[in-house]
Amino acid sequence: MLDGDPLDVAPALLGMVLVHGGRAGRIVEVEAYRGEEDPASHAFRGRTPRNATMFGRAGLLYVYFTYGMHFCANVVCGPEGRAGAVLVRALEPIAGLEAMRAARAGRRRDGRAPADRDLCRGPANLTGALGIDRSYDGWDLLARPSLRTGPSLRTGPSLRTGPSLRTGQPLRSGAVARGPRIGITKAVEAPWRFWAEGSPYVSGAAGFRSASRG
DNA sequence: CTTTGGATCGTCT
DNA sequence: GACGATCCAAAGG
Repeated sequence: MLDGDPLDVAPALLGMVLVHGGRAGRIVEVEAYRGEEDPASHAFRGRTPRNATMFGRAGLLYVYFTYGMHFCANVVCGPEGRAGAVLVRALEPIAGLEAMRAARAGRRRDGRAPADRDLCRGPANLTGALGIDRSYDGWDLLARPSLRTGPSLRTGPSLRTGPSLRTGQPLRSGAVARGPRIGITKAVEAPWRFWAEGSPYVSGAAGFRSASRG
């Protein structure tokens, strides 16, 4: 399932559910990063301490820190030894909304939570809402039970709960939209971003931010 | 509504 | 020493 080309895995992740800390969201927007073949990928120049998780087995969580203050979460794709990952860019919140609001509110100047539609809209916003940070880099999203050892690569084993991925209602292929990735400066033309057509929880121009409907 | 600039620091050159 | 797989708020139309 996840053990394939990120370009194939990305649309298949739409509709799956990311769970952590009593909070959960349905994946509605993703981007594929194809490792050493992809100039926009962290792994384009080969393995480094930061991107080591991208070379791990399919189903691991790759979390990186950026812009001095944000974390972004990726699902690693197989095969092991080959870098590849799918960046999760937006979720439709489905559980633990109150905890999400509190987490998001704490990081804003006015201390107020954003609208529910914006809770998990954007790659750094969704990690903030769910409470996912770099201490979960290398975590196994598929292992059961939810209590397990990890993360393995950076901080050493510890016993605690962590993020997991659950199957959800898959999207009809006709309901999947596709276009260029966001926020990159290399390979800007590759249409490797996928999202749930019409979803108000999607970031970027395809979202309904401007067309603000109730 | 759109545009612009500041925040803030790990990572790689 | 430069630059992000970003977000937010203030300023401008």
